[in-house]
Amino acid sequence: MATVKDIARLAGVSPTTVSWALNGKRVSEESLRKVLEAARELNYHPKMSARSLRAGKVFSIGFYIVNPSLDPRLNGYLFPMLAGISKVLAEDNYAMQFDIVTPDKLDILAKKALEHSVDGMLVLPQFSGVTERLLKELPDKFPVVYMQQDPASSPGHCVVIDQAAGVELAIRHLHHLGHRAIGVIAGPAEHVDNVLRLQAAQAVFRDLGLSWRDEWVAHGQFDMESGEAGMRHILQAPDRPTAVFCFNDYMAIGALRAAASAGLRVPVDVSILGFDDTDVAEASTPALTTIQQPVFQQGQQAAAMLMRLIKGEELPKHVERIRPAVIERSSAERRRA
Amino acid sequence: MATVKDIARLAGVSPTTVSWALNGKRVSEESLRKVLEAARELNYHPKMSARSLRAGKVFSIGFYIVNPSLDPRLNGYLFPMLAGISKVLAEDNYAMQFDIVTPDKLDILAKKALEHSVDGMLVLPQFSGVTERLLKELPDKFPVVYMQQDPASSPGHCVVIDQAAGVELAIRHLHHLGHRAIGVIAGPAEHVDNVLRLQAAQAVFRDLGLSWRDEWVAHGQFDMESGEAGMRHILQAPDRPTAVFCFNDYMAIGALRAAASAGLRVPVDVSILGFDDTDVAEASTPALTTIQQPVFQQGQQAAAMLMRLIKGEELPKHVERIRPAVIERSSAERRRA
DNA sequence: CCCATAGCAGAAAGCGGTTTCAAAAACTTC
DNA sequence: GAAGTTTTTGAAACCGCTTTCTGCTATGGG
Repeated sequence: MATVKDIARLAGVSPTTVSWALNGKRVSEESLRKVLEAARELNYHPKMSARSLRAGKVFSIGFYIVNPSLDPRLNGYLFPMLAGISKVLAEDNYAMQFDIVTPDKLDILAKKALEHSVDGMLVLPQFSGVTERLLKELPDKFPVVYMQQDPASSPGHCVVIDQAAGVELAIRHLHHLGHRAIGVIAGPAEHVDNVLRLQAAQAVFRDLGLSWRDEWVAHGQFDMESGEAGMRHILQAPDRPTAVFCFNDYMAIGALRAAASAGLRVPVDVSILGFDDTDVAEASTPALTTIQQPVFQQGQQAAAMLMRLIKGEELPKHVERIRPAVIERSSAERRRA
Repeated sequence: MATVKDIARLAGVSPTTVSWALNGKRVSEESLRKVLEAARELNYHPKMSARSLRAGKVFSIGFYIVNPSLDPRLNGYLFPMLAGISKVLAEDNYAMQFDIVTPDKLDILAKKALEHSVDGMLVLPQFSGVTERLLKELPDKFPVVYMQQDPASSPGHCVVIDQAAGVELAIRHLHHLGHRAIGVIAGPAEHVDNVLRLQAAQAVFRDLGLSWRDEWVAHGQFDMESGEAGMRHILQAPDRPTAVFCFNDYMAIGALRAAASAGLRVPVDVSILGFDDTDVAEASTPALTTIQQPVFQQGQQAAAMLMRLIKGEELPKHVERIRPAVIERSSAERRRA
């Protein structure tokens, strides 16, 4: 494999000149030509690790998902998020290192920072407490952008989808359609997004003067089974709600099933709203009206913020929120008289 | 940030001894204790780029997807595949670099190999011709494992889901259920998996003595819309098939819709089979009977093979095939008399 | 008691680039 | 044509770690 010395020898100049030439610094026409020619002839590409050592940076960032297992909830939005990140990094010729770590192995992330494996990282913490523990373990001043906000922690730099706005959009959409008796199927208590959604839902109920009734509220695990169970629970109430807002699409599909089993037509007898706008939302029957999280854009903005931090900009720690949107399909409609 | 010299000074030994101690080579009890203590005190972690430069390897592999755009087809299996890869790499403390590149930018991958950004790579080529072009551009002997086989190219090292086996499983399943008039909705012609599936389907039809009738065959783009259009086309035939095999789940959902629009009940009037077993298969109504691709396992095996290549094993270039499985749900049943 | 052997430690040489520093060359200016 | 200025160049240092090589000390055997 060709080194800078080989190029120097072939071009009849010094390694210094080779480096100058290849990095666009001032060299004579003559030298430039000879160096470029020699480099092309030997198919030369500077070795990353050597360049990194000298530069003190590795030209790559980490994108890490904290997850205890093979969690299919991520299927829906991982790819566009990765694509958004990748797109922004390409502008600076940065690479992305990806990994999935369990919540008990956060020291892996700390190690990656300490040994300078990456110049900065994006983190999807998922669970309460993760952000806080990371802030403690990671070296001070190490560039990190969190892609979910943990209400139980001081935030650091964040680029998140505005969960509260999404919830407000959803509930106001149902309210606008005339629904006043609204049920809720929430997600797992330890999930940061779920915590935010739950808080927001209660606030919006209060604002709109809707009553938050425990028999209309169920707690699931973000999967179809628990969504179905949750809906069954809600339908047992003596007077049932005319609409149910599920905190993700999988549970909404489950709810759809439970409604069908109970002989209820969706959306005629009961409206159902999802959250996330994953693939399943479009695939179900009826197709789900749901809240779309612009994760491609989130990936872009988070990566952009991280790159600014890496370049040394002193950004104040703040939470950058991206507004979700309502995607109207067929699972919700105006309340029948 | 602490270096090996700092540790040496603090422990009162030479850098050599520090390195020996930290890497488990023979040093005296005394030295070992002092070095470890000093390292802990300074929270020392050896710098990756320095270690890489000396070692001549970077302890990370690349996983690259060739894709022209934001292709949602990947949603379904990207995450488990990443998880499988990640799990195997963790055993060797290797990291994964991830990227999505367009087919016209394959030189990005060549560059990553030439500049030693990664020690090897896994590639999901997706389109015909990509494998061949990569084999030409990548340095000879550079460890690469392809995760899809391109019938138009000599394969290199491959770990793939056996597409032909999946197709055979699907069609024989329908045949076993009594179906003799079977339609097919194939995918885009330039997609390598689709090519293999199409060849296999024709072969199985021949073996089983089924007739391959053009009016029962449609070609879609792996998305719902084209699946729906394909099914409409097939239903126009004077005598319609009793079952339709779609080359992926999204198109199968589309087919479900077209059948419903035409007043046909699935699976009573017509059986529909998907391929991939993505999330949507379980979410649709009726839930799709489909072919499951064990992508988690594929990720593991591909990563394992790549690690063996990186460690210098001389593996013969061959195609390692993983058998898919039929997942029976509700969209296919025994043909009514 | 001396020599061979083994065990451990340190100096120094890389790995392959970039950057500093100083010298040489080219070019102005008077 | 000499002095001063700007370009261009090359030698050498450096990034931080590993590894070779050499030397020293302790141990055992003849």
